[in-house]
Amino acid sequence: MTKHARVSETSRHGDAHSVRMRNNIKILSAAEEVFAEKGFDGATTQEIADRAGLPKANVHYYFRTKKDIYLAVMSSIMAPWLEAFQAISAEDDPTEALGNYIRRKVMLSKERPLASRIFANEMIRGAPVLSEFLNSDLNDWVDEKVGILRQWAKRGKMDPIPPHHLFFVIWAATQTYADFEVQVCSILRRDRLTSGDFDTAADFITTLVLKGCGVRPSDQKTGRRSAKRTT
Amino acid sequence: MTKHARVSETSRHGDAHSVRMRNNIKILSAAEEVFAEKGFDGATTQEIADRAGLPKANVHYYFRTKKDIYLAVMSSIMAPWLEAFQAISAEDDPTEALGNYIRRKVMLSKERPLASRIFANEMIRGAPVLSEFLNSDLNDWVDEKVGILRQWAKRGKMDPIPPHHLFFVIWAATQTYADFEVQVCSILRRDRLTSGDFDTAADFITTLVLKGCGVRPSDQKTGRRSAKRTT
DNA sequence: GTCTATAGGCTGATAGAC
DNA sequence: GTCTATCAGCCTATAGAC
Repeated sequence: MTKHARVSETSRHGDAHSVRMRNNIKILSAAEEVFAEKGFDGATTQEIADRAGLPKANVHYYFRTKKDIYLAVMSSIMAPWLEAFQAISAEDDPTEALGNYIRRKVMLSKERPLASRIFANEMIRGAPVLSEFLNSDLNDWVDEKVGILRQWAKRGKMDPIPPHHLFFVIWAATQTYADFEVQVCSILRRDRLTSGDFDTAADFITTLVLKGCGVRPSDQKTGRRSAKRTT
Repeated sequence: MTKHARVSETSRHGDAHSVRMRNNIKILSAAEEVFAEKGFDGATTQEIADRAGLPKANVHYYFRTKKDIYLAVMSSIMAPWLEAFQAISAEDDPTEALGNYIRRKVMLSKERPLASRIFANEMIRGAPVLSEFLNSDLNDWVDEKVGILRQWAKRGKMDPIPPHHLFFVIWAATQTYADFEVQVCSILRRDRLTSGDFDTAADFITTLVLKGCGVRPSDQKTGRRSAKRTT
């Protein structure tokens, strides 16, 4: 009884070192790879199990269905994007706020390309699992940021552009370096993209957006090194 | 004998009205839908056959394997994009050439969104069938257009931006209206995108690129109506 | 919690009558 | 050219021994 009590104490599900937690992580990161490479239908629980180093039945012990795995992966994906997006504030200088946002989005394409591809796949397929999220939370958050762009325009800090479309373009331009990496690599003659490539991308997209939207350059120090043109 | 000769005359494979030709078209346009919605792995020959109004075995009579159907669909997809891309000429005024290219790309997202989604899926999966094309023909064609951008910059017609990346951004920004249509519709509160939405997109992306790259406005008549701001 | 064995269903593709 | 019937294989998911 004493022993049983101790064991159940140190292996509770929330424990960061429980077997359950470790296997959960193994399965989810294997699943992220497979879903990114093959899409939902192309992915098999067998391959997820193999990459996680577990028997298939064990995977189904932790996640009853393939869709459950997919849902868990999906919810882990959005957080960093939303965080970067939420950081845009009305009090910010537009140059800083947009520049930082674009740079952060490009770096997420560098650091978590699989996440970007899974999301892209989900959108292309018509958002079968994310449509509710799109129509509720995301809409509200975008509305708020659209309001900020309109304020900036009204105060003469930038041109009165169509604000939703600015986000569409920023999202597309930054995520293309993850989603279409093969194409980008092929055209730049790279085996894989370098840090310099991502810097060039971030600097160029920032220039395009700031100049293109007529954003007044701020006086304050930026702390941002200038572009190292790499092509 | 006479009859047989006549029949074989009017039903040759190249004949635009032969049964073979009609069924080929039925299968390929059904396949375009299914591949766009489900991806290569998610698509089934059964569903392609159903939407084409043919028994599955009949589909396999025209195309031996699913991959054969996919290849046929894929090759029909790229032509309009490449045509628009090839139209960019060194003699053109950059304002005209880039503006026309962007507008054409946006209109292709409107008119052939399925094609865009199939291509996006192919890229996300690492271009299993298109990688050879990417590394040969496309690379050469892009190189040529990159040269044109460099010439324009050297002649002071635009800023010296990283030319490859300008194409990456234009491709991403224009294609997002097809690939991520669900997201765009959700945020714009539309059931489907209107002609006005596509006009706004084309005008905005054009402004962003032309202003952002410091393209000198041309003096010549443009024949292009100005943006009807819709959002 | 782990894992072998297997159920039950769907898939791509073909055989062969018409 | 058309289409029914069918095969071999793989898939998700579970049963049940350990």
